[in-house]
Amino acid sequence: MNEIKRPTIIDVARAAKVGSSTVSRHVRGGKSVSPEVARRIEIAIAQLGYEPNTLARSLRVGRTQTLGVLFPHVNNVFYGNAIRTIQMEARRHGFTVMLLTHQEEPKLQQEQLASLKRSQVDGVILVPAAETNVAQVRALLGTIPVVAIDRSLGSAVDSVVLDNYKAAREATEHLLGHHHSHIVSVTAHYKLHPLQNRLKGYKEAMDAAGRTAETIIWRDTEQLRSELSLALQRKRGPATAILSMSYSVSIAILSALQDCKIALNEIGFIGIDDMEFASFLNPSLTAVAQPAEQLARLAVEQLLRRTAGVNEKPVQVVLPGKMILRTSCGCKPIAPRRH
Amino acid sequence: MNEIKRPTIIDVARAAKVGSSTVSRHVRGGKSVSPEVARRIEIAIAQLGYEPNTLARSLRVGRTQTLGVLFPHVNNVFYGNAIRTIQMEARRHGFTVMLLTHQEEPKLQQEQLASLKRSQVDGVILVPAAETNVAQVRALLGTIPVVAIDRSLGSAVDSVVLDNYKAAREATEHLLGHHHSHIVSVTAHYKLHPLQNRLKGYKEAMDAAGRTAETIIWRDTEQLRSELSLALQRKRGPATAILSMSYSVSIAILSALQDCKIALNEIGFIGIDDMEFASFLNPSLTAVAQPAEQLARLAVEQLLRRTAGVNEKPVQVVLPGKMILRTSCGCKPIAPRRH
DNA sequence: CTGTTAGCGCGTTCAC
DNA sequence: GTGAACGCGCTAACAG
Repeated sequence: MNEIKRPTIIDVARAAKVGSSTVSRHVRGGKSVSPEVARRIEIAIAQLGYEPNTLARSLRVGRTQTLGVLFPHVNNVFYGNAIRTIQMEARRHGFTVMLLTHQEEPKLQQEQLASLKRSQVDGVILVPAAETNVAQVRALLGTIPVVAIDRSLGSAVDSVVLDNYKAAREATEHLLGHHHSHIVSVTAHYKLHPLQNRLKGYKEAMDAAGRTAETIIWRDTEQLRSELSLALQRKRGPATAILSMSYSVSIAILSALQDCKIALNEIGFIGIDDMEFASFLNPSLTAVAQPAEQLARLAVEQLLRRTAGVNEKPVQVVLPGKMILRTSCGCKPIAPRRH
Repeated sequence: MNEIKRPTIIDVARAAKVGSSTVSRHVRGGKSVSPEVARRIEIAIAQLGYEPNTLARSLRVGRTQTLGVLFPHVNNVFYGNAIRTIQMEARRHGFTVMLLTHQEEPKLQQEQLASLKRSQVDGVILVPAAETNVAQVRALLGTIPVVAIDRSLGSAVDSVVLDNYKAAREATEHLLGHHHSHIVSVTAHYKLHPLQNRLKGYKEAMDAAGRTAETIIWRDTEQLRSELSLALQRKRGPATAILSMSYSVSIAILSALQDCKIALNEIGFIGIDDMEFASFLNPSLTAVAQPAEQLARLAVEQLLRRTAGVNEKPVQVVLPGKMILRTSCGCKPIAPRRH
């Protein structure tokens, strides 16, 4: 019950009959301390159950050993995996992580960035919301280093992202290879760099194949449903396949298809971003998966480099996705139900 | 470019020609400061771009205004929503959140709890891993208040959980009501309180209906698949419906069913925990959803009460789930494919 | 109502 | 190799 007050470095010093600075030196690294003294300190620490006070240390040295992570939300596999990896990597390097979400709302994003600044995190890993102003981020964060993940923030900020163009281009070409000539792409209305690059990849693949590109921009449930059903069911040249540009778009599409009672097995489908349930649908959904762990690891590494004071010019890392072939693209026959 | 050093409260005091404690008083709440002085302080703050140093404040007052949140992971709707709500509620009360995950590993859980202790969070919201030792948690956390969410930690710790017994009982009864007499329940091997209570609800519902309960414990992919296919396909009294005891179990079941090519439309199914894609399957999956937001809100409230020093005896909050009727339970005809 | 002062616990010169 | 003393930025007593 002697927990009224946690022991300080001074208590340890007294117990070990040394000066507090000697304890300090010993605690934080095998600095030059005589073996005999080191032993006494260890004993004192164990007896008192001493633990250094992070707050005091941070205040003193001006660093918190904390990384801020600001994501839109945590509800998809990609983000979930990325977050897990970031935490593990950070831990490995002696950093803890402060995770926040901005729900795709610029206003909330601002507040959360301000909050990270107040918490004096040593660096920030950010998935910027749509229409994010780089200058504003910089202003909100002061001198705290940032690296963008998943969505680039322009050439002035380090970023680690998927090769969006290629992902979409390859997915499109794959669909074309399965004799889908009318492929409609569906994207979100957010002005997000990844989406734009994906769209470009899609369009250029269609162009190269001499097909006309067609894009539906998802604004709301109703509108998506009507445009989608029109595209798929019109008499003249109906689309036979869909390329979904992101996780949330895929969810919206599935929902819309369901509403208008269009079964998945009637059309081709590839989504960018894999989904945990992709294999449970019938047909199972082919998708381009993002290398979440790798992206996360590189982001942390780059951030720690900045944190350590490295001052190279902004780095733009671009990683290839991985197409996971299932049945919705036409690769394998759709699994028959049990007869 | 004058960002060499951020201004301190003393800089503000000087600029406003007042004492630093006056600035302090003003900054942190409409305490008694004369209007004239208040104005001068405001101006100084604006000019210098002063922001209080959280670290120094925390060191001084002994509180960090931070809540620790330790979840198994973030990859399911329930946890995702709970996390979002916790963050919002915490923010509303002026707290920030430090979110960590333990991946269901007791060892990692220990480390993360220790990490939260080191960070001196003012309180912890915990979804304990299986086999968690309450005494150990207490030891690791010292005097920091904890509230368990989703999974109870016994009567000595505040907790906010689903009415697991009732959820399972009602789901079972619902299935029975649709003339499923052979219902097999599937659960995980973890010794988790919620699972045990759910199992109890299931068993008692079966008993009451004069049916024999049958439970498959998921240990690994292979074993689940074989036991499940046996239960569903045996000649004598095959099971006609499945009650899944949790999100992760449902995922495993879906995967197993797929492997042995048993279509969902041949059996009845209800899962505890809703899944974001439940409505996309055919048949769509009936589920008992947890009131994530409500649970989260109550957890935060209770924790803040503890943080504020309230010393009532441990509270056990139990909230009812909500059954979301779709088609897999037999409620509505299974949507036909487009003809 | 306001200013002065003394720590919160630690890391860091700088003498010894 | 070691310890004394100072200060990181802030708040809480206390005196005015």
